[in-house]
Amino acid sequence: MTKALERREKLRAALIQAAEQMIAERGLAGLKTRDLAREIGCANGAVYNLVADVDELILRVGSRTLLRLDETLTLATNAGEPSPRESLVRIALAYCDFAAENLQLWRALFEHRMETGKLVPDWSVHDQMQLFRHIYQPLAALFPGRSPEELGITARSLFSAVHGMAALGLERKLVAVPLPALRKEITGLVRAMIDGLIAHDVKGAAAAD
Amino acid sequence: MTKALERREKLRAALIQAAEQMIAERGLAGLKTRDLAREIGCANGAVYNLVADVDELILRVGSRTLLRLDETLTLATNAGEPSPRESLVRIALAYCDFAAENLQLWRALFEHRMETGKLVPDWSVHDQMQLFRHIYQPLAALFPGRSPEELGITARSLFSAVHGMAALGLERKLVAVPLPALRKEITGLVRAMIDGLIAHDVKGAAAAD
DNA sequence: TGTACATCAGTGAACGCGCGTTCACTGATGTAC
DNA sequence: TGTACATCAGTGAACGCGCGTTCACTGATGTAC
Repeated sequence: MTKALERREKLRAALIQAAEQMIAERGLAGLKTRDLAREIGCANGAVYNLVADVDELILRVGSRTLLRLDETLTLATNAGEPSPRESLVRIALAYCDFAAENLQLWRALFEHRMETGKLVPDWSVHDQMQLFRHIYQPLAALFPGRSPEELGITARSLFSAVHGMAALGLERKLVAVPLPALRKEITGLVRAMIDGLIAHDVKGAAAAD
Repeated sequence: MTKALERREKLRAALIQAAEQMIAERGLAGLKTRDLAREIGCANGAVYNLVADVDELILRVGSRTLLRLDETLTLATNAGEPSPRESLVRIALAYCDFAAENLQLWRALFEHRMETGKLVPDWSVHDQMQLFRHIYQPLAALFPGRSPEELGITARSLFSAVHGMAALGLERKLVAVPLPALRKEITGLVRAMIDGLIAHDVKGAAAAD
């Protein structure tokens, strides 16, 4: 039985990997069970022995994408002991670069919506939360006076703002920007945002005295 | 023949309005030609006398949404002669409010992607460009030293950042925020961004001396 | 080791549904004389 | 005003395609004795 289970796990891994590649090449809408089955060399119906349904498959691929993104962000801040301010800039740029290099997989993270009533499993939510860690740490160093809740909110805002720039910048719609220009804009805006936030903190502290 | 044309135009208007309502209620994916036909009281096939295909219908609805958004933003800056800085805050908040109140229609603007090869018609692109006008004007007042191109880029970045905050904030995913909290975050971040940008300009000018 | 039996991964045809678009046809409206 | 004809909006059944999921069946693998 062990051998059978092993085989099953291998096939399962192959399925998820094939799904990842398919989304990367053709986008979320290009993912088809029949193509996946052909790709991993099994029948159409066998897919449902490996995975409950397509939703689960998409979440598994999403989880892998988030994991790789996490690694990328970790690498970005580890090189050369940057200041917290520069850390945040690097994280933003690393995020932008990751999005550009994994465009379809990255889009899939946000495009996919569960059918109403079915909710996202815990392990998927957990993966998502991990990402904010990267932003939280430098922010905490920059704003020692802020509470964890405040820092969480700021982290979320910063993330959303950078995400928006990357999302619209990499789209071929409304605005389309060459990557180097986009990186420059993000750098400038992140610095401006941080400096602006620091200035407000100082002013707030002075007013409180 | 005039009477027939009139009737046709009325039906056409009804079709577009029905499509708008349907997207608002059920989202872009909930738009079906059969339901639309029933709604406006004609046969399924008649829809194609009024409109080339569903893509055109979606773009027409999008155009109306952009128009209403444009009006909202105009109203936001006209009340009470705000400073350029506060104008930008008001625009950002008005954008956020509009998105919250027209969630599905607003989403449809960004979700819809033309099938490859078919390109967005001019009138649609034009509608999109008009929006940047609102951001451009206050920015030009704040940064008199910048060229139109630079201002355009800054406008685009500001827009993208605020859009990102609204998009992720109004999503039920990754981050979900009550509207008042979202408005507060946007206000704070827009002010910080602007102040940061001004500070950089001053520093840049000083360095250039 | 050998035999009978149980389990369950794997099969692929078929189900079921949805939906944009087309098309041969109709009938009302308008025109020409 | 009346008649024959043309036009074209409107009809709704049918086409064509796509695709997730199910299910009765098979055959290989493993277990019990």
